[in-house]
Amino acid sequence: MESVFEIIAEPNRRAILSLLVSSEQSVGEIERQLRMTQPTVSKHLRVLREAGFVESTVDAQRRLYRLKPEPFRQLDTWLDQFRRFWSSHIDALERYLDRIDPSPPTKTKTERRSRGPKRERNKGERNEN
Amino acid sequence: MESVFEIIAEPNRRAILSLLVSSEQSVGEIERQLRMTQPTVSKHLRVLREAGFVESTVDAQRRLYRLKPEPFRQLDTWLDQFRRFWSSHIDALERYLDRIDPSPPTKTKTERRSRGPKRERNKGERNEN
DNA sequence: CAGGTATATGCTTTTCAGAGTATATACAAA
DNA sequence: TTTGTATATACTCTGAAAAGCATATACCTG
Repeated sequence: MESVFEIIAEPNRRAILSLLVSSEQSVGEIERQLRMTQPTVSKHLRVLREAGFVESTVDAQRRLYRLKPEPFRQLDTWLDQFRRFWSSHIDALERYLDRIDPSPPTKTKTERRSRGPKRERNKGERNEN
Repeated sequence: MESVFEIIAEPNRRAILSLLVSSEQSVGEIERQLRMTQPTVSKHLRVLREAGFVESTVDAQRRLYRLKPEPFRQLDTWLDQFRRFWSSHIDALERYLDRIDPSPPTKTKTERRSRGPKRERNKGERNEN
């Protein structure tokens, strides 16, 4: 297990990451909020740390864990190649702008469609399983 | 295995997805390009199809597979909560613009920052069939 | 029809990640 | 020191996923 993808495949690890978005947390705090056993938390934190998702500092007996950015960038970079499939570039730009400044949408609502790959009219068209 | 995260945790599946970015492909074409055995390809395609990453149409004896956008959107949405950790929003916008049109950077350098994810706008969306 | 091609699926084996339990280590407080 | 707290780690067990191999299914061509 080494790829960032495998790291975030585990639900508990994703929960931990989401929890750390708000602020750094100790193992015990994570343990209580997510209701996992202490060894389980520590193990997942180890995996996350070795993968570069988190780092920790010592505070007496506790360890405070916080997020690190690199792996998230990697994920985003991987996603780049697919972006044109879930919305046109313009759409993505709009979504992006909404994210940074949610103001009344510009009426750039021009019907946009069939932007994807133009495959030839399917013949059998049976999707089936 | 049901979450989109588990689906893309498998390297061969990611390879298939990347391959389908260029255009739809038949099982045999994927098999040859990625040098995997045919059953392996079919099995991974099944997983990808059931998870909504791809869809297929019939062309005589072959099946043509192509990407579907939804799961990628989900991944992107999940990443949203972490975006503020790997770059400022402005940086992200610049990177985005470079991606769609790598021309001399506009000096849109207005400082904008710490403006948490808002989003959750496009719901009906649904471009592409 | 027979034979060839393309793909899906069933079965088996192997590997490995995750959880549980117990224990080790480190620090703190009395 | 002794005791309590916080965290890490070792060991074992279990389940599930991936691959290989064989085979079934579907369609095409002669």
